[in-house]
Amino acid sequence: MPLTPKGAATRQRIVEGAAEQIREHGVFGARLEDVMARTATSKSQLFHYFPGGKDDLLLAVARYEADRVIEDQQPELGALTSWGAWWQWRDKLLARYRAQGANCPLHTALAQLGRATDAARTVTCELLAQWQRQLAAGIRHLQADGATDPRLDADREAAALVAGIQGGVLILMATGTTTHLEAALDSGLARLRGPAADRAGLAGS
Amino acid sequence: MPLTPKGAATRQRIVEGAAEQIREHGVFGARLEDVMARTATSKSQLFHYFPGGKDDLLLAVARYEADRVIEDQQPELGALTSWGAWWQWRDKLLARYRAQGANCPLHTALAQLGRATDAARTVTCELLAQWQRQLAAGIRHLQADGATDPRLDADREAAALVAGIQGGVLILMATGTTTHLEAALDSGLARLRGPAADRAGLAGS
DNA sequence: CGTTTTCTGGACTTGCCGGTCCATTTTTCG
DNA sequence: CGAAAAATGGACCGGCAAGTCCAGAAAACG
Repeated sequence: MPLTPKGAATRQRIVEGAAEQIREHGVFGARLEDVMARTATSKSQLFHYFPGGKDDLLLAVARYEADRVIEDQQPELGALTSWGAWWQWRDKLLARYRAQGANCPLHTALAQLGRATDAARTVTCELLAQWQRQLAAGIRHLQADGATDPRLDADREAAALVAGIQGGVLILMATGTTTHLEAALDSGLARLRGPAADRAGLAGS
Repeated sequence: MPLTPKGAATRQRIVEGAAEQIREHGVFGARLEDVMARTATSKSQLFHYFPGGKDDLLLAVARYEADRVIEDQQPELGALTSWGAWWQWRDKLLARYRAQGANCPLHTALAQLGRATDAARTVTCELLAQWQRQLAAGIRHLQADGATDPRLDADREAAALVAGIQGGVLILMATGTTTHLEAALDSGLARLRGPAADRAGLAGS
């Protein structure tokens, strides 16, 4: 199915509109009608671009959001080559979630498990894996520089970090406070940094 | 509204049945009909015991599950007075989630945000707070025994632990593997334990 | 033992929302 | 310019599941 520029634009508009809708009202409160209204499209367009119906659209949104999560952390996440970079990444991540508040794209995908199951699950896993991979790379970099304990299992520590972040965001969604996310990040980084000294306040961004 | 023993039993049966249904099929895949079939009750009974309808029932389930989450970690969680107790708690928690796999009662509540919003949010927050409180108490105990760095902020570390656990469970739900949950727990405990030595394999339960 | 309250059964209503269909307009391209 | 393909509009259908209602069975209670 060839897509004319116009078509591609519409499709994109739909995905973005749906993403917004979901961010604001959750996956459950995302009726096709709302998306239609928000994006000024008709039902036939939705089904034209997403023949698989709602699941299809949701999957596209999941992919879209998954990409954004990673992108929003760049370039820091991709170049965790010094402690400075790590702090900057930490601050950026925190700022991002603090700003957006009650939403986690991961949940967009996650909440779908059981519908577009396999596909959504794949997207989620891929996102997590990519995230973890980049963190692990950063840890290895620190190790190579002798900036952290070389005996640490980089992958495992990265996994722990990712878990902490996810949990922090989850709790942010539930409670509206970023304390847990902060705690998870700071505690995780402190562990990497070693027993030396914890980072008391939050230094320069 | 006084409840006869029979009535109370029925009500309880409904809550438990609904909880099961949700565990197996998610909050979305939990139709009242399913609950009725599973608990051998009729629709009028549902609305008799939960006048507020589905939201009301869901809230009751959230409360029920929240209690279980804490209870299932006892007595260890309530008496984290030694490293041994901490490891046992770790193993118990891991076993619990490994067994139940694709479910997190917290999500039961969480997914409702936007429906029975305030009430569900309260339940969730209370659960988190309680969890964190008990962990913090355990950390303070370690500090009192000189078993861990007294400079650590117990509340903050407890918050980080809770976040790691939540994220680990979340990822368990998405991927089916417990690696992240394990990593979060082990990394968190290792941090408490100090730079001394990480716990390589998983020692005695 | 009879009345009152609680409990139970299940038919019925209602509204929502995903999905289908076809007619119409707009774009592409030889 | 004209046919084919793509894009759009919106009426319509159908089913599902929440919620309502009333009638009848079973307890409670004096």
